[in-house]
Amino acid sequence: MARPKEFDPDDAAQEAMEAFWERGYAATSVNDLLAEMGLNRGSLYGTFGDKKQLFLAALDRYEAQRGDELRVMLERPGSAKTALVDFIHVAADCCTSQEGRRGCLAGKAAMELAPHDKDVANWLKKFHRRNIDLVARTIARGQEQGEIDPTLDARAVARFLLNAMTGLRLLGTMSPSEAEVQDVVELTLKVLD
Amino acid sequence: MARPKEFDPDDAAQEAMEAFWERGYAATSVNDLLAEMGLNRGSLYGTFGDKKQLFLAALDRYEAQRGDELRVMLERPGSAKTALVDFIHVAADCCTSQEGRRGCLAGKAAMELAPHDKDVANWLKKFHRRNIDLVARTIARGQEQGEIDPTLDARAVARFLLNAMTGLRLLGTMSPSEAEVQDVVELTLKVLD
DNA sequence: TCTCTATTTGACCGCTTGTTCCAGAATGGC
DNA sequence: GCCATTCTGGAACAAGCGGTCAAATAGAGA
Repeated sequence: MARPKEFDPDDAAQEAMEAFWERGYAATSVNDLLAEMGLNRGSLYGTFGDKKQLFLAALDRYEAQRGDELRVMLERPGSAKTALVDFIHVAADCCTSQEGRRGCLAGKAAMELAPHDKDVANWLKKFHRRNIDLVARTIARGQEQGEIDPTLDARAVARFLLNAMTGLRLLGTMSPSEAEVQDVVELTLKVLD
Repeated sequence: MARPKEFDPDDAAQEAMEAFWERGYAATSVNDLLAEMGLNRGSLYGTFGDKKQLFLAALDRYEAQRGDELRVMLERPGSAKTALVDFIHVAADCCTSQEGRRGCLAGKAAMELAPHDKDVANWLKKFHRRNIDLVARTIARGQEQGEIDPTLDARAVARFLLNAMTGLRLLGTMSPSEAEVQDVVELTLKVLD
């Protein structure tokens, strides 16, 4: 061993994630990142490689946090259907909040980078698949519990719900009225009846 | 009058739109634009002002074209419901095509710029509202024709459908399977039954 | 044909970009 | 206490950025 780092790489990645989330990839300069992460060039490049790798690290952190939130919400004991309904409502609430205006980091990455960056595209596919799996599992649980129509294809419903949620996240960047969001939510949740 | 322009500003704006659509705002440099528009700096700045104004001009062109497509599709004589179904299917087909991978210019603008740029945010609100109006009118027509449940709120359904379409456009950037897209489409269209 | 005016052309500006590099500082193992 | 190793802080880099400007150019109206 030699001299230890003076900063926590996880905290630094967290700050990087916030910065990218706020402004997107291209519009966030390395100088911006240095300022918000509170470290200097040598440390950043020594720890994370370059801007692109740092972005991928930020995406991983995003997935970890979103994944935790989702799992806590969807895999809690009790009614699976209620969990799903709450899940959509949380997304909707976020949508009308000030915080929701920055949208979804993964969605931003999809729009900005996926068409031209294989690494980001692959990351997104994994991210998307995991989310679908998690929601589909919850739907299947709801079907076993007899709360959700058992003739539905759980995976298809998961795709449908997450698609609507993606739309909501984008809608959020346009500071929509609560009424508008509620319209979308109500019709979306009809699929579970 | 004096010396006339050697290029067609509409054509130039069209090329700018394609360039921004392909790569986004920040990642498209003025040099890129000059190359694809086939003109030199003086002409660009003299005609469009600066990069931001050119982007807004590109957005206007996008709206004009999308709007025309939508109107042709939705306001054609005959079944309004069929028109809506076709409308969603066209979006879905685009989603799995090579072209669909670049997503939606308005969606990209929303993710990349809306949270920090009032001009873009305002433009998006108008764009969104016009689309909602158009789809809602078509739904109302379907209700008059007795094809769509008249107890539904036409505006709410329009919001729901466009939300799903937004999601599809983003899904398209992840080169999804046709099966996945079809799952989403089928469940989305259930609302019209 | 001459003049007037807008367009074209490309050099040029200061600034920012992402990245590299290195001297000096700090640490843990011996 | 020394050495090997790592981290720190900042200078330096070439390339690219968005934007300006003045001279050359060419068409329309007289």
